[in-house]
Amino acid sequence: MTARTLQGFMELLPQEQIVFDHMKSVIAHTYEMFGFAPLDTPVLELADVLLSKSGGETEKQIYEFKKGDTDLAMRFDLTVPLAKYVALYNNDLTFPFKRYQIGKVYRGERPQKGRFREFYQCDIDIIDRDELNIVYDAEVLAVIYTVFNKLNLPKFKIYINNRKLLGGFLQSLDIADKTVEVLRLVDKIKKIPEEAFLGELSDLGLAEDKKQSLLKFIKINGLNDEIIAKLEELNIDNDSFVTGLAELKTVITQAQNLGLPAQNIQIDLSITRGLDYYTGTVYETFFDEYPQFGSVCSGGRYDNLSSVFMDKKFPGVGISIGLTRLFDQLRANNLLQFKELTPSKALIVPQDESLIDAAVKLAGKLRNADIAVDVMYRQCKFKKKMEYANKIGVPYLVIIGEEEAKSGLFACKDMITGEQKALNLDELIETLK
RNA sequence: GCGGAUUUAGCUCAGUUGGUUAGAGCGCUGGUUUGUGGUACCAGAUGUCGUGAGUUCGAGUCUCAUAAUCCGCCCCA
Repeated sequence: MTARTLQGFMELLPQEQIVFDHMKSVIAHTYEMFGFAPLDTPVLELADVLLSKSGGETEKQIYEFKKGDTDLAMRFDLTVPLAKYVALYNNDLTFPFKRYQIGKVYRGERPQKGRFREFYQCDIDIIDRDELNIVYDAEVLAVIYTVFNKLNLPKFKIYINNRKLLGGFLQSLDIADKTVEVLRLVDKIKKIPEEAFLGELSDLGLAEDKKQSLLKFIKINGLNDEIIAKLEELNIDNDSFVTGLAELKTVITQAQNLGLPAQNIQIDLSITRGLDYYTGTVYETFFDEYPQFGSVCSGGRYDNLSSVFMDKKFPGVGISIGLTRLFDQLRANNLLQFKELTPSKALIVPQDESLIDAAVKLAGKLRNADIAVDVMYRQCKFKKKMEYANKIGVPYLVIIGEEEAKSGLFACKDMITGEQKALNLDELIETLK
């Protein structure tokens, strides 16, 4: 039997896992800073529940199987489980309901660069009954900004748009019936040449003048305020457009009030998102110097979370960070530093068998003082012990030898500077704190 | 679902028009006098050359089949 891991499933070495987990905890902590409460739902659900909402693409990619007579499926994202959860517990939840969920999701698609069959999504959503204030859309922007800022990653930009704008614009052109197809095409504009884009619009049956006005519309650019001014100048008399513009304006204004730097937030009228359940604000996040990573955090506003499960209306806004992809791309581009192999602050090294007792006692005391320590019990040449300490990247070495046993002091060596001091217990705890 | 490529040591790869004991770097193990490392130097181990068949006196190298992996498209994080 040969040991191997399924394709599309990521496994990490300890020093990588430490960095991965660190990123995960920064994300979780940031989410909590904005008042989101944790939620965990099962990886497996009834197939009917998971497939209730979705179209053909999900059905093709979802892992589905039978156990006995029950049709089961593995969750494809965290949004459908959230919808189920809200439908199930809405009488016990307090709205606006803010939850975050960090968990693995499963998609049985062809693995490729940055595409996994099992990957972490880190979601936040704010759900309210009937109506959800638009300022939450700006808060979501602040969450995205704060997370990426704290993760200490390359320069990034959050691109924002409002689907009502393009929807209203298409209505004003009298081609609203083509909205879904046009949105999908607009979403691809950055990937395909302009002629191909126009060609595909022709295939949809759009007249020349309409194609040109659409192209002109999505190419409107400039600073956020300039774009808003240009949109206002268009003077389009359409309810959806007017609402969308007002919402976008509010989000931008509130983002400024929240203190988000202008250079990290950019209105882009060609951002539409492929998923058709978004109805208002949409977000995508890219690294300025690594556009090939794709969007590392996306989301948007939707009118109704749980329509398939219940009659009541629950509008919401949320985003998802694809942590597995993000980590994988950063690692592939050498943008992460892997140093420690251990969470320990110090490695205690008894010089020989007779000093193990002293080492065990010291380990106990240090751990009681809330200091993570490890002990090298394996007896070998001192040089080997040093090598081990080096490899696991532990910051301090505490040596227990005959001299130390006699004096009652501990030799504490800083592995980076090489500096070594004889310390008593209190001084040692102070140093390692 | 459609298309393209790759497969040689633990990892990354080299291997000339088929020719005898298949190589490098990194990593690994040991050593440079046995209480002081990360650098340097020395020595060493490791391969059914993805699998199966064929052509040939002879195949890592050519042909066919098959599998695995990777990369695009679609869709998405």
